[in-house]
Amino acid sequence: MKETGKISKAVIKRLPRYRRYLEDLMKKDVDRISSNELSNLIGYTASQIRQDLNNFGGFGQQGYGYNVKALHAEISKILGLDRDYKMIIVGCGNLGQALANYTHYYKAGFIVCGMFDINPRLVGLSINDIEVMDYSALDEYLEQNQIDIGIICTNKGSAQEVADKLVMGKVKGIWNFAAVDLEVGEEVALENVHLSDSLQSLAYNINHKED
Amino acid sequence: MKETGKISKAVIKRLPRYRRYLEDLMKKDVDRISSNELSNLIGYTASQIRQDLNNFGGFGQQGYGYNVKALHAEISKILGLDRDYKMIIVGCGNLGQALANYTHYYKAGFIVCGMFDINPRLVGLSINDIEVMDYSALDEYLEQNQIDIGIICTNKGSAQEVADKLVMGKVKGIWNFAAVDLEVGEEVALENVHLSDSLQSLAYNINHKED
DNA sequence: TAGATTGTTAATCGATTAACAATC
DNA sequence: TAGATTGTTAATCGATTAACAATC
Repeated sequence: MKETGKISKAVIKRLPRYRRYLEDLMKKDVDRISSNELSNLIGYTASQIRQDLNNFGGFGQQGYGYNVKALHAEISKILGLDRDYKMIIVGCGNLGQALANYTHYYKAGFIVCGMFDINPRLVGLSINDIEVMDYSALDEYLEQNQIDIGIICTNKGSAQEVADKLVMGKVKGIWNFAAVDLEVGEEVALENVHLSDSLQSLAYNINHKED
Repeated sequence: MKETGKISKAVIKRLPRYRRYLEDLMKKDVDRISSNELSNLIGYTASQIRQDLNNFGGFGQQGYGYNVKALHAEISKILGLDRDYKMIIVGCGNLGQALANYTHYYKAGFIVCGMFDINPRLVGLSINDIEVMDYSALDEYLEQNQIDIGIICTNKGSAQEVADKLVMGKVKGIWNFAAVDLEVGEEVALENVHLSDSLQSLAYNINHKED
């Protein structure tokens, strides 16, 4: 793999999509694909595909194209999908529980190790064999377990406090579903899923389709 | 409001965020704010804020800044939040149910009118007083009810078929949570929430923090 | 009026696309 | 070898930032 300079955020955001299409191709037993063919499938220009991939090294071969399996493996590795991630979920309402189930069934490599909530009616419950613990136990849990990713599914009022605890507890990344922009240290990766923002931009696009 | 030419996607994606910060300011009884002060809060440059807002018209006043309440109202209107949206959810697993609850409690204006699933164990269930209907009843339901937004929470294998039915049933927008890129006609707005892609780009960022 | 801050034009920056030489 | 297709450089396009005249 080429020495990675600074790869732009836009490129990174496209990698999972490349990987999905390569996975489909693998399932269809397609061995090789050219940037042009991939362009037709995925909707990016062939030029962009080649540019994107060459950020990480020359995975193709002139006159041949790309080996589907090899490229899939390379992208997986670039994304860091060749290792496991220990995760905890803070906030075990419907969304927290949905994510626990989702990752449990569909996301090998992303392992929910613990769940936390402040609501006594949820504490003690078991979701996919993970017991929901009391929120007050979070600090100690993080001290005793090396967690990679903290998932925040609380309301917006509590989210920053939770983020602070997670950062203190040395998580490497935060997956935030609360409708606030969190402050976290430079050393922690932050990925936001602002469902509300997403729905609002859909509303905009519904009302401006004829433009 | 100025005649809107073609507003870039990036601008639209920032509008909900502006709105959130303005809402916070309203709660704090702040009447006015300059692009510079807003820049400090929200993290966009003052220049970008002024450019963004001027896509839609001159909401500010020289020497004064922007009226918080008025700007909030304007952005709400631009996004189309001054009207209601009738929604249905297809796929009532954990995520579908979570979204039903989420929109029910937090998203006035986005009203879940119906829910559909293929699983007999879910059909008949009631979620926030919405009965889960059998998937086979979807076509007829769409014929008899004018639905604005279809939310797809099925597995990826079924998503395109559901999308086709929704488009046939004349929805205006689709909020897609399945891990596929859907084909929908030009006339239908499509907003994807690819949770899996999001998690993968978080993984990348975790592994490349020191770059 | 003087000061502040917008609206808007111009400059810069970065990302996408086009082109083509290198090479399998 | 001839044909195909990459890797990579150059050109274009679009988005962000800077600057400042207009004006409240």
